[in-house]
Amino acid sequence: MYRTTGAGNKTDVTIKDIARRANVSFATVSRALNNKTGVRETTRRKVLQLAKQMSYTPNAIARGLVNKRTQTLGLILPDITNPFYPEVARGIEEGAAASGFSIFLCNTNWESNREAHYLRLLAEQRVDGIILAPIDNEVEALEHRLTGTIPVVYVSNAPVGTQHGFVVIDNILGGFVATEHLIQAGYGRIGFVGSTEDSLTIEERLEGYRRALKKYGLPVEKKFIQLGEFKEEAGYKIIRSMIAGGDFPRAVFAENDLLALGVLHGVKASGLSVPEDVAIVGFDDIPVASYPEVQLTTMSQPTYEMGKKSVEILLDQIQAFDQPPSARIQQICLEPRLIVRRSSVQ
Amino acid sequence: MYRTTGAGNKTDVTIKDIARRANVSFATVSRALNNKTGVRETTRRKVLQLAKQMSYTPNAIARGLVNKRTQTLGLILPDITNPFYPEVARGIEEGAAASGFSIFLCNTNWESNREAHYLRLLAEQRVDGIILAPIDNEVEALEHRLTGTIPVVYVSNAPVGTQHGFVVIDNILGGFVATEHLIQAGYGRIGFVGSTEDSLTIEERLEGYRRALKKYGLPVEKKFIQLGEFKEEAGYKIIRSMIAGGDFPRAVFAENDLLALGVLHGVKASGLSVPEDVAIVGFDDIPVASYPEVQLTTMSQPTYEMGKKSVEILLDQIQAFDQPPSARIQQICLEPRLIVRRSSVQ
DNA sequence: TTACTTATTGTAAACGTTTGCAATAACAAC
DNA sequence: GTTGTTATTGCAAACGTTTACAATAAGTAA
Repeated sequence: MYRTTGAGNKTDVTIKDIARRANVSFATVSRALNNKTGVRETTRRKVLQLAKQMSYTPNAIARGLVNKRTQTLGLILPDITNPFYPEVARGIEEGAAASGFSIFLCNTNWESNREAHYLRLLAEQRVDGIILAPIDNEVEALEHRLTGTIPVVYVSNAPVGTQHGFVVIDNILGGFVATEHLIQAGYGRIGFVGSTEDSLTIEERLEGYRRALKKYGLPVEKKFIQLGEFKEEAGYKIIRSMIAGGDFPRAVFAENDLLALGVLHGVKASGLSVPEDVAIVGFDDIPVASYPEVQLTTMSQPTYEMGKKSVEILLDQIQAFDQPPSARIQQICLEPRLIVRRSSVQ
Repeated sequence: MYRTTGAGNKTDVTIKDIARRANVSFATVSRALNNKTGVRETTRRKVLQLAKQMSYTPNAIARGLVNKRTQTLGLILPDITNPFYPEVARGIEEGAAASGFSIFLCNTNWESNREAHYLRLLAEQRVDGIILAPIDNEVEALEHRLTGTIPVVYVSNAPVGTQHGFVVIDNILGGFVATEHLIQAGYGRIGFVGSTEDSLTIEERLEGYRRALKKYGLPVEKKFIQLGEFKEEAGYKIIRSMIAGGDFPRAVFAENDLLALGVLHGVKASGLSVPEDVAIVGFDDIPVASYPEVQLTTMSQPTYEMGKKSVEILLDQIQAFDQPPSARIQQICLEPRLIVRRSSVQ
């Protein structure tokens, strides 16, 4: 209706075009459009109407250049197809939208160089802040890539010793609780299955696992700690080969639900059953975990809230960026919650 | 390491700062950094080194202002927590990244006004193109929101009669094939379960369903066509209430896998079994569908490829935008593929 | 040398905004 | 009719780039 038919080289309406039509300077137009004071009411109305009529669309680029604020945030995630992350992303997106920020979503696919690439890209785009679910755990390697000019908040997990804000899960506790649950349910030989991709998280959950075993005087058997490469696939392969080998754990704590599902499938494919032969506990509580057919015991994370909280923290920092020298930076560690389902109770 | 410790007001290094240090004009610096011809090799090297030393980060905002190209694309999705979309998003993201474009991800949450909001926002951000998985099916209502200056490509589904490019699935065919499969498997009374949120898609899949019934001389029973509000929940409630009512279909074609899963759970929760009492076919082939515990028959869509193809088309259009008056606009319709699993075979 | 060509550099305008400051207009008080 | 005050408005610089054009430097051939 307001579109000119036929494509091509239409040039955008600018503030100056409006000024010309309204017989005022473009400074006045700017003020009128931004509800600044010092514009006569009749003028403002004229400008506003004209703007609508000419279907004016403010140019955020130009605006960003002078304001040095783009009202955009960057979000870097390792794997958008892992159901855990979209949930976090949604929290972030909604939190951001509520404050008038939009999100650049970047998917690293668990590749460090892509993470580095996106970090650079976001810096070039001059986003006002970055939310990062990092792949690596070395503060040094990770943070020398940061510009220092852009506030950063980690979500889901953070490199130890970082000075930046974060919202993470207590993975050690999670690993501990999950393992303890299996122990208390009567399982003796408990294995751990993890993914090397997720090196950061894995260390901590594994640590929790070790502590639980230690506390209950159980041995930490190296052969039962297995790391694979790809999510479900890995869990599947690992458990199958252990079962095939004859020497397999009677319970498995998997580093995440996707892996746990792989293990679950592997157990069944081997002709055994869950939890009778092998009990399983996962981590994340992704939607599938609660399906009647699946019923996976798992450590639940408040994903959506994590996302929301992380924007909150980030926006705080952005606010504070031009005022006090070094503002208070929030670092939040949430506790995961054990959700017992059929995969771990006889 | 290269970071100054302690936060605050660090101002970005610009091309002019480099020029000053290199004792050249900033035009020369610009040329050097962009590998333009007409810069002495020694000068270029000096500039490049200085840029690195001073950790210069090009300002994409400023660049975008003069180039009138931002190297960014907008992606509008209805529901990022539905596993179908992240897969599409990944295809898009990777396709875009390969050509040096980054993505603004927007999640509408099935709300039309959010869709409108994001359309405006992306226009303001001056993205070079938009990929849209629309909620509504009315071309008019939808397209008068478009600026006409920004190329748009629909993905997943498109309003009928649009002039824009698209990559969609033949939903009518899909609905037909799914239903026909149930008929040929011997099921007589076949129901349809859909979500009102997804009004665009639903019409078409329902139409395919109707055509299949008609072709085989089966009656279209209104009471067996049920639409609900929320994904899994809806499927669950609908089937349960039908079963409770005593009069229920012996097979169900659900508009998408999430709904199908709801139906599946509902059937089981009612004490019946799948497929013995009620057979089920879904749509999308989301990862869960193939889980051993689930084994849902469904219509598979080449999600990742759809995403990839849609960027391709979009980039084509962007290329063509400043050349011929109205470039060839590609409209692609892919065929879904039936994947038979346990939920529909005795 | 000198003039001519070419490679390298600098100047300045432009992109579309925001905003401090100066200029004007409007109005009230005297 | 002056003057003072205040509400509107315009001017111009700035944000950090790119790029056409002009200017200079460096070679080359005579």
